Amino acid sequence: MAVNTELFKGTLQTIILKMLSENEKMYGYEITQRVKLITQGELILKEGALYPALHKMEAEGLLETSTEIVDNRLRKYYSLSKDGGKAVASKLEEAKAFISQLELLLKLKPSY
Amino acid sequence: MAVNTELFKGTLQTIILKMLSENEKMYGYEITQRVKLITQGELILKEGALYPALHKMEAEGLLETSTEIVDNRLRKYYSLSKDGGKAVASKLEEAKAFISQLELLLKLKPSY
DNA sequence: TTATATATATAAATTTCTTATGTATATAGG
DNA sequence: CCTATATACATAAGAAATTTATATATATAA
Repeated sequence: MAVNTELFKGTLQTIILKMLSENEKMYGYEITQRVKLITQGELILKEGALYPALHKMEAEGLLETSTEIVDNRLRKYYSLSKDGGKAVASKLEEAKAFISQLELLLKLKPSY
Repeated sequence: MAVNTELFKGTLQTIILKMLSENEKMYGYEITQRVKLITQGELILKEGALYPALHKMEAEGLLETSTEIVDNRLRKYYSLSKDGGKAVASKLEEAKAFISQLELLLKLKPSY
């Protein structure tokens, strides 16, 4: 993941969980396109990063899958499992705390 | 680095550069203590992460070193090289962009 | 027919970090 | 005196996440 930065390491699971909390189900390619769209092309989520992450999260019980054939091509849809749904909030809290601490360390926020 | 998160991967170099841009020179142990202080103990910068990072940055020409003996113990001070000084601003811009994009993806900021 | 988009997958290599260990001095407390 | 903790640096082994490269296959636009 990333164009020009190595900063996004560790954030991928959280991004996937958040997206799936807002969408009933999504397939891998769709997620890559959504990331591209939202970040206006700044961030390219590579397949080599995404698919192993999805597989791992499924193995961990955070995601569930269902396959469909659309236009004669396979689509593997992912959705949140019960555990995955429970994990969303805490992962987002962690991300918020992470951003706050990073802003503190880099003094990106004015401290009045 | 980190208590409870793997999120800080990739941010260490930027944190070091920023700290050294605000301090003429710092030594490794001092940096770990500063991080602990600023984040109120939330973040523990491990020696196993810090020292290799410092060595790498020195090898890359971003940092320069000088050693002193204080209280009969060795201190290896690091300071920004010319290249290191030039890298600070761009690394901070990258970090800002990273935070913005992450906030967009996780919808952490309200979008009016 | 050729390039691009759609769609998934995995192996090899790289990077970064954690965990563990090693060395050595100083100091506070019992 | 002895022991734990703090100060101070360093590195090796292993784990985890990502990049790069490759593979397969269909659809579509030029």
